[in-house]
Amino acid sequence: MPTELAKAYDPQEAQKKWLALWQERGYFHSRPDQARKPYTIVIPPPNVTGALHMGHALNNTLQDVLIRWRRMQGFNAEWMPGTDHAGIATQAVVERLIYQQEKKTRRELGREELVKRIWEWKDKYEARILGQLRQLGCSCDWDRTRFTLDDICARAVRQTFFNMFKDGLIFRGKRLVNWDAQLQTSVADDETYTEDTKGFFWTFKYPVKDTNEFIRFATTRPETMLGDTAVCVHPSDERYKHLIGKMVTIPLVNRDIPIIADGLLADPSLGTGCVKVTPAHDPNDYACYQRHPEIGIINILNPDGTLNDSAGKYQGLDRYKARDAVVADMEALGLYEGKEERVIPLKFSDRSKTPIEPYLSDQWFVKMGEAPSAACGFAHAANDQDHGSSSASAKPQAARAGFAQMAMDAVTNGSVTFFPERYANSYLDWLAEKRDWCISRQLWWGHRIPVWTATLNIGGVIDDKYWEKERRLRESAIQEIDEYLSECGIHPDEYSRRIDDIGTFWICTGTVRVDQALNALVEFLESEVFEKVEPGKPIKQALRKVPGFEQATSAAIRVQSILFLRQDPDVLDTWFSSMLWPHSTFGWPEQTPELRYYYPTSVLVTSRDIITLWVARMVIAGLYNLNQVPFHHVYITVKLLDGFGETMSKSKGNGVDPLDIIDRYGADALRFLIVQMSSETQDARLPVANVCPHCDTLVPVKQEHMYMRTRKVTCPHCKKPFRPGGPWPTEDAELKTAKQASDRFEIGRNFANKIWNAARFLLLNLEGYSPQALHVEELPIEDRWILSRLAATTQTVTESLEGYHFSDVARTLYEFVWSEFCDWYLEMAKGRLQAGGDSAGDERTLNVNGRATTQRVLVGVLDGILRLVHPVMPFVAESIWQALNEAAFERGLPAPEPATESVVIAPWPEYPAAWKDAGVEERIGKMQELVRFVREVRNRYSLDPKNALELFVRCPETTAADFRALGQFIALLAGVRKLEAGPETAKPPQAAGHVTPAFEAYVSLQGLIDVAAELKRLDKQIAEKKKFLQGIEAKLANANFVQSAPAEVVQQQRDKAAETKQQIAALEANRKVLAT
RNA sequence: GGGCGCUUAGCUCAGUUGGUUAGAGCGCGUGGAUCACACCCACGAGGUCGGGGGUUCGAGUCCCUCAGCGCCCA
Repeated sequence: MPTELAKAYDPQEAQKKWLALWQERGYFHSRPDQARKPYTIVIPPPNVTGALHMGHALNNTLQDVLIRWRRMQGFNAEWMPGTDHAGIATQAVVERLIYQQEKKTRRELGREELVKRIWEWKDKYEARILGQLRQLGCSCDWDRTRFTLDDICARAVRQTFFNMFKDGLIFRGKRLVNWDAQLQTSVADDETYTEDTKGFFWTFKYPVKDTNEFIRFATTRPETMLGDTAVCVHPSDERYKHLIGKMVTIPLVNRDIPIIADGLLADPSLGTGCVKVTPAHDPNDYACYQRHPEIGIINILNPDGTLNDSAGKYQGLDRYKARDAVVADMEALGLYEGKEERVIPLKFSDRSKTPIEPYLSDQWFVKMGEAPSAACGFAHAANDQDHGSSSASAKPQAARAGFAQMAMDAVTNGSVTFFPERYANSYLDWLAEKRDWCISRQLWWGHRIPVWTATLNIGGVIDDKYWEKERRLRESAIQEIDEYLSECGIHPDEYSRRIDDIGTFWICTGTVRVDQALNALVEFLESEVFEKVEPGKPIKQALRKVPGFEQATSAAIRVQSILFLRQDPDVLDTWFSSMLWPHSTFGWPEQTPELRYYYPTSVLVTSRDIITLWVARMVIAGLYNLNQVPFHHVYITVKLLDGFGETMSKSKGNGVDPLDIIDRYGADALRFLIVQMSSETQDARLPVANVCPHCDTLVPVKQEHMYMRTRKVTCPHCKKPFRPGGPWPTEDAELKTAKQASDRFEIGRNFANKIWNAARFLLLNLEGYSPQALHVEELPIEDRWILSRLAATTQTVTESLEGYHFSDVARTLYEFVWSEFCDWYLEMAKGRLQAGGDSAGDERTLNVNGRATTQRVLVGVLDGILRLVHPVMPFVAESIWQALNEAAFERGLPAPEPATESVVIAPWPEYPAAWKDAGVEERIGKMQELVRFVREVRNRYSLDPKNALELFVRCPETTAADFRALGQFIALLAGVRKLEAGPETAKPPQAAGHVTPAFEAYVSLQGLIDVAAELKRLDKQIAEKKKFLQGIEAKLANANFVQSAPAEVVQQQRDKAAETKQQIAALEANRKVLAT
């Protein structure tokens, strides 16, 4: 029994139903299976700070399209889902929330409690985000869901860090970092933004010692004067040449600093040509210091932005208060020369929105440029014997090249390919700088750095014996740590030690067990020993007072007696765990079956702004840990912008929430539009509208609405006021706030409904359907035409997917389903469905023009459409697939087969290339042109649709035969009651005509025609044709053209000219008949 | 400052290696409750392809230049 579908597609119902079914059947779960080829994608893990936005929807839709398509192609498709802990972003959000609700800072709350609260937050938002991905239809392998901070990922992070530490690729360094004084952490360059800010340019002067001269300089940050270690001029600057080498005194701290020459720092054409040098608080000055290390470096800031004891009497003052004080004091000393207002590009922290301070601090870095020392190599990769022969050659190369180089090589040698390829440039350019990567973050939320620091605790003055003492202490410390850990049952391979030249001692812990042992040690000492330490006395003395100490044999106590041991409080940059994602999720460093089978992954789908931050680092980590790139392809998505070309964002109030769109238009609609917008350009615009909360009208968002600049908008339809969407902090009781949407999504909704209705029509006409193989060559022309189109469409869609041309996929499907299948083929099929002739089962009287054949072709084509559409619009495809399974379980082209129980696991279609038939397409094309002509005439003369017309076509006999064969369709589609076609067909006296290269057609308009209007139209057409002919003739008269252009192009033009002349003649003849 | 994009109909976008008279959807106009669909059907109007220069028999397409917009890196 045919299933009757509802009159319109209901996306909500479909989503609910099929999500549950797919999940229950486990279609998305994958297991390693050596008999099948894997196709693997790891999700770029969304971070747990918030909800899914359009960027996620876009990115994940495309991944789902690929995964669903490859699954249908028979690949063992694995889409690994998960979320990212997003260190600073998440901590900042939760800290802000706790402060709002409880007025407590993180320090008041304590590390443990804060981390606990963030985990609670994470659990909530992870569930929300994963749920939203499901709503979108993402066919992820949910059973494998990972989190960048879970135990599996943590193990990979620890192992990688440990290996890099051992290999000398991680080092401790003093660097200028972007310091966020509010959050008290360093932030990465990409976590800052620069904004033009109003400020001042102050001019001061210093007296030059042993002269009567002053040297003048300007600054935007007067307080940094306290940290100046030099004054710098250009070496060729005549004004100052005689002063180079002399000293000046900073009066406020009474410090003498030299005047130096540095051609890179000082620009003689700017201001006074002289600049102050503050190495610890300015990147350019720091670079200068590296060229002139003798000037020294002085840090004047505390982590909280107040001044430290290097600032003398300004100690403790906030940096901005100190700025005022410094200016005032310099003025009092007569050394202040004035200030001017100026717009300064100022760096802000993206997290706290406060100005960044360049700040000198100790951080951990990963070496990007240098290769690791030859001694260590990449030995730990050697246990990876399952990853092909490439490892043998990759290893020494990587070892020589260093991280940046090996990541560059992966792209230049083709192991990793970017789509679109131009994005390889950003990747290569960035890596070429080989800048070391600062991986420590002064945060509590993240992977704790697995390094313990021990500082020598000599407890005496530094005298001549100091170094000798230190040497001995160092040796014994190393020995005693080893002994203690050995007593705890820990193998020396589980940790790695390093000592720097000023006596700091590091232990990198390769396993959690080592941390536990060291923690136990510290805990014991804190409770049993440190309490008894008297201030100012060496710990060793205090230890003597601990009962039983003298007898204690524990090496632990001896170790701590000379060391102050503590774990580095910092955590790792989130990207350090993200870069391992393609292999940590499969269990590395364990050699799991999953890792062996799914790695390397097939493609990474991501956005261009993290090509450097993430993509490059994943390549590095993959090569380092496994000697294999993490993915073969990188597809960079477009960026969605609003209708004005601006980035969508919450703070602007121009964003669209994908869940609102799913509610309003359905997930299929959202997905279709996303696929359609995914072209090769770098961005795509989506005009956004406010949805009137009273009448549901879409009111376009204007720029003046953004950033909460407009509080009230009046709906042009219902005239009621509402508040446009925006980052409003509170609800407004009187003014409802609009949700946002975009009418663009109607395209997808309408398309889903169109497919639905085509299927509905078909199902209403399947009475008596019987599956049977079709012989294409026996089918009538309209069937061969739709099969030709189906074969071509399938090929185009497949090739477009292979090349990541998503937009072409959408366009090709839309065009085929709507214009070809629905507008033409279904209309033609209607007549045949009414006909009898070949009722089911009677093969001998089979009439290919009859109902049964038509049903088979229709069902077969629809079956193909559903498969092709499924990766893009899975819900509507599944809805119809299920209905079709009830009505026509055995179907398909050319021979029917039992259908799969779900379209999700249906094979991807592939049709014989021979079905593509240019001749058939051309012949149907002529019929379409003929039909369109009649329709146009009917419209032009406002003829009643019920008034059937008489049509005369003069054309070669072969064309005439086609038209006669298609006569019933022409009659139906054009509203024609009489059709005459042939080489000798006469023009009716009063007629509207249409002249094409293939035929001349006339619709008799006896008594209906407006002769004057028709003449005018003919004149216009003749003029157009003549102009066109002139163009061609000019071309052909050009000797250059005839000689240089390819012969076929010249011939083409000659044919064209002849045709056009003929057409003009026909039109003129027609005009003559009309005029008389 | 360096790099990468973009500029085609009112809007959002297609437009292959240069080769018929530059296309689609939305919007607009006209007509249409026809037994799949008004989330529809039919037809139409609408473009000197950002400006200028060049290469070529021929340029929306290639080159140069200018302008505007956007992104990335300094």
